[in-house]
Amino acid sequence: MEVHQLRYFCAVSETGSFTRAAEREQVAQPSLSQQIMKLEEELGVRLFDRLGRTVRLTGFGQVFLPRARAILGELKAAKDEVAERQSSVAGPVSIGVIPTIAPYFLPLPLALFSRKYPQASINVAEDVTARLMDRLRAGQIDLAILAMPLRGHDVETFNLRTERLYAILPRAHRLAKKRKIMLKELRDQPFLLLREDHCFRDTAIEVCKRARVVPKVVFESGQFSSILAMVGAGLGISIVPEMAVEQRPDCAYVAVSDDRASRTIGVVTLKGRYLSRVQQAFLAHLHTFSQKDA
Amino acid sequence: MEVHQLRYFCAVSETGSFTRAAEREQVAQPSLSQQIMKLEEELGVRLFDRLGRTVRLTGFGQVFLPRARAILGELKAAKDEVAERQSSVAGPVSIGVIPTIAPYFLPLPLALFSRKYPQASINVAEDVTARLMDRLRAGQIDLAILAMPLRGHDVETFNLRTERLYAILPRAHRLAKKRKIMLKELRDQPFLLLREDHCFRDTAIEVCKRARVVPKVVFESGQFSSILAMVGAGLGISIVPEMAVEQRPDCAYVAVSDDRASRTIGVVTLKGRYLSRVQQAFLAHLHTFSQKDA
DNA sequence: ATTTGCTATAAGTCCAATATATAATTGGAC
DNA sequence: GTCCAATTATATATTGGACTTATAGCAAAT
Repeated sequence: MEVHQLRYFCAVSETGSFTRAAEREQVAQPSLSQQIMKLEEELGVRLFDRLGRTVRLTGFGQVFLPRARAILGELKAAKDEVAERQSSVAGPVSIGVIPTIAPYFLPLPLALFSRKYPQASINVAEDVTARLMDRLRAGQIDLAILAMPLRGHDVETFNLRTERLYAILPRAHRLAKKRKIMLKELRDQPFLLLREDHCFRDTAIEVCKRARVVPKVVFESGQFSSILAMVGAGLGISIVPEMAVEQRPDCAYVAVSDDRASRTIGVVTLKGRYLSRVQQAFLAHLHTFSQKDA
Repeated sequence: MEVHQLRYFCAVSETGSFTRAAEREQVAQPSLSQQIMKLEEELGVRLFDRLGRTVRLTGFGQVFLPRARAILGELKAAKDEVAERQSSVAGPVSIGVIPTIAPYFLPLPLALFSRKYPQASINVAEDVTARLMDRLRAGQIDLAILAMPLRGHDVETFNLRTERLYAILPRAHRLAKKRKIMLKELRDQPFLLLREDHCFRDTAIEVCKRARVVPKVVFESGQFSSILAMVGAGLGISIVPEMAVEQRPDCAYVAVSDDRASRTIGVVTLKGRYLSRVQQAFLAHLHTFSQKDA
């Protein structure tokens, strides 16, 4: 049973004539006759009574007609729904962001995008890099905003920006008044760092290592705000990226002046993954937030 | 958009692989790939993400899949419904019968048929010949039981039976005691006949004409029972077919012995009209009620 | 690096839908 | 009844599209 056979069948039913149906369907009349006969053969019944001048539906034809119409209608509806989703920037976008970026970077882009495309609905999953990558590969999220660089050949990335790092010290710390600081100056300080699965912990340890510093970790947490509070309480010091800097009465921030003491964040998508128009639009939107030095 | 493309699409969705889908659909894998691509081209979106080893539905694919499944299901349902109607002797049969046959002939065949095929539903339209023929040609009824012969090249007929005619006389009539009667003996009697659109009126007048009798009509009605009552009341005489003979205290029936003084009834169908299995079964059932002399 | 498993591409085959021409049938006009 | 116009069916040829086989390309596994 073929789609054009259903079309022809409906056309004959509606015009009451093979000839007129053929005209309407832009096909030669014999071809249409044959297709109808083929359909009748497959169904095993006659669909029309050929009564000389006029053609009329048989009982089977009457039963079959509404179903044929419904099927053609649903074919069109299926096509239309896809076209609708394609043409309008609407529908869901699922993104993943690591906790050390989410609260600092995301609010503005998210608000602007929602204002620009009210039909779009953005879903944010905050999690650590490893799990976000799993979800990306599983198709649960469409893109992720992570710290660069990223290993993996099955993904495509672009950078958003590179930030300086800042040392956080208790306001009363002897180094708290400096405008710049070298990591080696922090060699013997007690460190407060993020937990192991947070990639910024790795970043921090990496830059320390380059400065020949092995941090002595006295506290671990899943979020910067806890660490800041502890630093403020004098428990030790820490390192944060620029976007996490927030003025607190009990903490002082000093820019780390080591070469390459920075964090780069970027956007990851799965290579070969098809993105809908909203998803593409959101990706393009993120592009506008990338800075030259990134 | 073609049916096999939908089948292939569903197969890939369900197997998660072009290769396995091709095996399931009994087709070479490149062919299946091409058909999917063609479908994607027509829809203007990608339906699958080809991620090396695995294939996964895109958002559009997820939207399209249930619709594709529904369409395939409805195709099958449409086909099944027709097959169901074809294989079972069930469904509607519309027949037409003239009033001078309906109450006498029809009850038995109808009852037997309904007992044999409980699924069948028979609809009877009682009307005069001309209007029944219109309805037959309009496809509103499937067959008609009428008086033969019938002019018309667009119909097919077969005879059911031929009946003798009977004269009805008031019980007190001077001819009421005879066992046979010739029409010419009724020459001067007042006649009660059916109304003009009833074909048995024509039959009665025709046989009278052959006997050189021109009936003097004093009463006309649409049904025999009225005529019988009037005859019983002594208003005049009439002629009825054998099947309309019913014993009444006030009437006498005398067989008309003229040659060719008879009525033949038969079944009419529209030439070229397709009959469903029930309709054919009812036609065959009527055949079993035809008598040799018909 | 090599192999394995999968999809895409290329080239050629074959069937089925189509077109043209014509026959057969019917309905209406004369 | 015969002829003409209208309509569907049949015959034959053409063509387009789905199919096959073979192979390339590519990612993942070993």
